Amino acid sequence: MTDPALAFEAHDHRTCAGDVLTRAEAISGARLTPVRRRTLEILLESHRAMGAYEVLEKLADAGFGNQPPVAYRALDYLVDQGLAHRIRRLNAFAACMHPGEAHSPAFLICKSCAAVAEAPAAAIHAALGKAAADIGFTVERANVEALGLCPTCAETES
Amino acid sequence: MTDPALAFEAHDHRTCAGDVLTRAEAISGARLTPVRRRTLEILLESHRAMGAYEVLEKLADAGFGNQPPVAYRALDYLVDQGLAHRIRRLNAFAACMHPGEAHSPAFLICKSCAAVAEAPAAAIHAALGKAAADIGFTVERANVEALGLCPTCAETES
DNA sequence: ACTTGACATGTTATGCTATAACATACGATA
DNA sequence: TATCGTATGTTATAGCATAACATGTCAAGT
Ligand SMILES: [Zn+2]
Ligand SMILES: [Zn+2]
Ligand SMILES: [Zn+2]
Ligand SMILES: [Zn+2]
Repeated sequence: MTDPALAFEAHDHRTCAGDVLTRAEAISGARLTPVRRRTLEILLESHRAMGAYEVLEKLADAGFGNQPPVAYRALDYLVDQGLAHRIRRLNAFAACMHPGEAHSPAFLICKSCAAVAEAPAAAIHAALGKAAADIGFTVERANVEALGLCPTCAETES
Repeated sequence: MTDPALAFEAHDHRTCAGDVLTRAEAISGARLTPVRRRTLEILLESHRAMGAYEVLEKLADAGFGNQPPVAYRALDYLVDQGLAHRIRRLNAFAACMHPGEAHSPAFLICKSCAAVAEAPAAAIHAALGKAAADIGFTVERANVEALGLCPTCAETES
């Protein structure tokens, strides 16, 4: 399990990204085709979330199609497989930093440096499930996205 | 305080909506201008969330401008004042059902009837704040949106 | 070998969501 | 009455997402 805080710290991102990619290959196998793999690599270039059109541009640079469906299909696939997450607040996508582990994380988005981390959300989902159950509502999927300041930027800004 | 579950039940919605509108007027005072007031009324017509363009259409019907900024400005104002909420998952807006009370609710969205309820989220935010603090992250604003089945629809579907 | 069907990719075209920038009006204040 | 802040209207454009159709590939079934 990768340390969630890593997203906000200086670290050996080559290893970090390579590691995730290796796990992704193990999960998705042959169906991680060239476009999809490249898309994941693009997301893995940083700990930021990236818009579909930004991804598309980089895909085109790599010789793939340059029409929106190319990017959206690859991104949708990655999201379906749990290899990427969609950040609705940003209309953007981020690579999942611990694929394979069942999780529906809470996203922590730094408003200053735009980095996105996945915080463990078991307790949050428990609280949400309980609040919903009190009303008779059954939760199927939930997204939790928080905007704020990461530790690194909090130091800098003070 | 209005019962959150009301959104999913048959109820006297005229009273329900009128009540909210009265409270909204008390909060916003003179600045709740005709367009803004009408916008809130439109949102209050149901417990669903409504897209900006759907609102715009109804505003135009009521004799207001029919260009997007008219709707977006009114909606943004209502959101700023805590009289409406933005549901990012739906790219839509819903009237706040208990304005004035400080809250950042969790939204429960029924995937069957599209009704939206605001569940009390104090415990959820506490859990989120704690998960974030563990990483050194300071939460400023958060949105929690759950998709699932409301009690009424759960009965029907079974 | 031939056919079929599932899947992946590419392309065209369009629809939906949101905002920038400029123009006009009006009441409050000095 | 000059000025400022606020509200509304309008034009134009930017940004996000998908429908629908065409093509290519591979593996299963005959
Ligand atoms: Zn993840
Ligand atoms: Zn930061
Ligand atoms: Zn009601
Ligand atoms: Zn329902």
